[in-house]
Amino acid sequence: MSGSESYDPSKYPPVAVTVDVVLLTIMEDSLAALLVRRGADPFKGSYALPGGFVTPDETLATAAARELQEETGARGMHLEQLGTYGDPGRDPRMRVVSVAYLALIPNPPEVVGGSDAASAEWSPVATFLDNTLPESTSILAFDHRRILKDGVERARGKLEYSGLATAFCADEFTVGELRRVYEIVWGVDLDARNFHRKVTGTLGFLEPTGEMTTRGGGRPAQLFRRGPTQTLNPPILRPSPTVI
Amino acid sequence: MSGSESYDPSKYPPVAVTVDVVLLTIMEDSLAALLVRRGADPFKGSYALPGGFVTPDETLATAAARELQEETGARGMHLEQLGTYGDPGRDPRMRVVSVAYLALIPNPPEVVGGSDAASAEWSPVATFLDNTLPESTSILAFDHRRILKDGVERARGKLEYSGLATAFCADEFTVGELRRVYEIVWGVDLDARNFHRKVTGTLGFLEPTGEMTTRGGGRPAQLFRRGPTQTLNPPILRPSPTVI
DNA sequence: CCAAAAGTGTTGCTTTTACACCCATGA
DNA sequence: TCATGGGTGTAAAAGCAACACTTTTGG
Repeated sequence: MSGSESYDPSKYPPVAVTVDVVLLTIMEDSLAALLVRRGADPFKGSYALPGGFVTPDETLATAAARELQEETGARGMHLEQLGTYGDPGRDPRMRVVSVAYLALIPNPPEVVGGSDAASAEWSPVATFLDNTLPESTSILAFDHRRILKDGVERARGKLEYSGLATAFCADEFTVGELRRVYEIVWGVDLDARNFHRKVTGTLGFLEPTGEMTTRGGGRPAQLFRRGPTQTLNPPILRPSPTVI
Repeated sequence: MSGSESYDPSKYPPVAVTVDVVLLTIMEDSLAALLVRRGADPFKGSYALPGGFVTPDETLATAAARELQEETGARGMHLEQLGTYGDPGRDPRMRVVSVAYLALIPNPPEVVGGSDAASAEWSPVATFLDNTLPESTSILAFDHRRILKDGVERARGKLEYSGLATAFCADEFTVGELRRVYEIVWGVDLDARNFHRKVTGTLGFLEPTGEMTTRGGGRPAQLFRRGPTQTLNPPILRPSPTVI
């Protein structure tokens, strides 16, 4: 809003405000996003991000969480604001300003099936973001490809300097499971031994539960919970793409 | 927007969409923000961020740039989206969702005096963010303190890993001038010699003009322009607050 | 036994830091 | 001449990557 005298909210231009959510998980060794298939024009038959109107009495974040629960039944996952997309013409029907959120959910994603008529599905993000795939048969509605791309970028970047990766893990997890998150989201191989030293040496990142597990095979591994640290210092460095 | 069937933009709830801008500069050795004094209720007499409605045919970023030009006459400065603030009740008159932008402008800030009736002023951000100052006599309207704080945080963080600092410098600048930006925004002292090596050694950050200057006294210094690099690798590390 | 994953030790290299030192100007 | 800021050299310390090696399970 403005401090200028020209500001009179009773004469606001007609705009609709919605939230769209990029919900990511790790499924079968790849990064996947929740998408809904559109049953009506415009973009009938295309996939779109889950989302909807912001109702008068809820915050933007609450609206995003509500939409997520309607589609997945899940609550309490990581949720952060991603950005706002409001170009005129992005929705052919009217001016729609959409506040996008990024959400992350642990490994075995909830089975889909909300109160909603539209069907939601998990798809590998590469299907929609990788240009080298066979003829973009998979097209996202509106500017949702851009939003999905921004969400994936955000997640990739934040793994370096925040504890975000643990949002992809169950409540208790091993160092190996955490490493696999980094490897899948970044699409790289990490040295298991140096990774182990790094994450266990970063104070506040991981908290040992004292328990061990043998799931995954091999020698039993310690179980950890997320620690209180929000920013990782030193960061977990992403290997720079090897120049050839 | 939604892929669900419940989405009908013709029945959107009444919401106003505005842009607010955190415009920062460096003035007299401190970080300062442009604020306008409100001439009407609510918050009459308080300071607020410059901003206003998004008109039907402009993008969000264009609206922010337009508001800035109306207040300062300046154009072409760095401008990036900061975040969106839409809690119900943040404006007592109606539901207002505000998309905040962060803008940076070089050293000698343009004199203020736009077409607008309201008067704009530069104030050190510490006046509004530092809690230890005498009784918060300086209060920002709405949730603008939070927005200002988020903007300053963003700028501080991005100095580390992006070329953002050059947005505070004139077209041509010396390494010493660039260093002063870092020192003022971060509120730390940096070793001039190591800083020089670091920034001149980061490929694509600075481009030598070939010219020299003696402004600022002492031995003549090389002049540089911003280079093409968007992300700094390696980053310019902010000294960690020394634990005592 | 072997394979697989967890975890520790060590070594050489790169980066960072701290600071000694010299340079080129204006006053 | 001195004060001021610009810039280079260098050595100690810290951080990081690569990889040999040991541990503990399941099959």
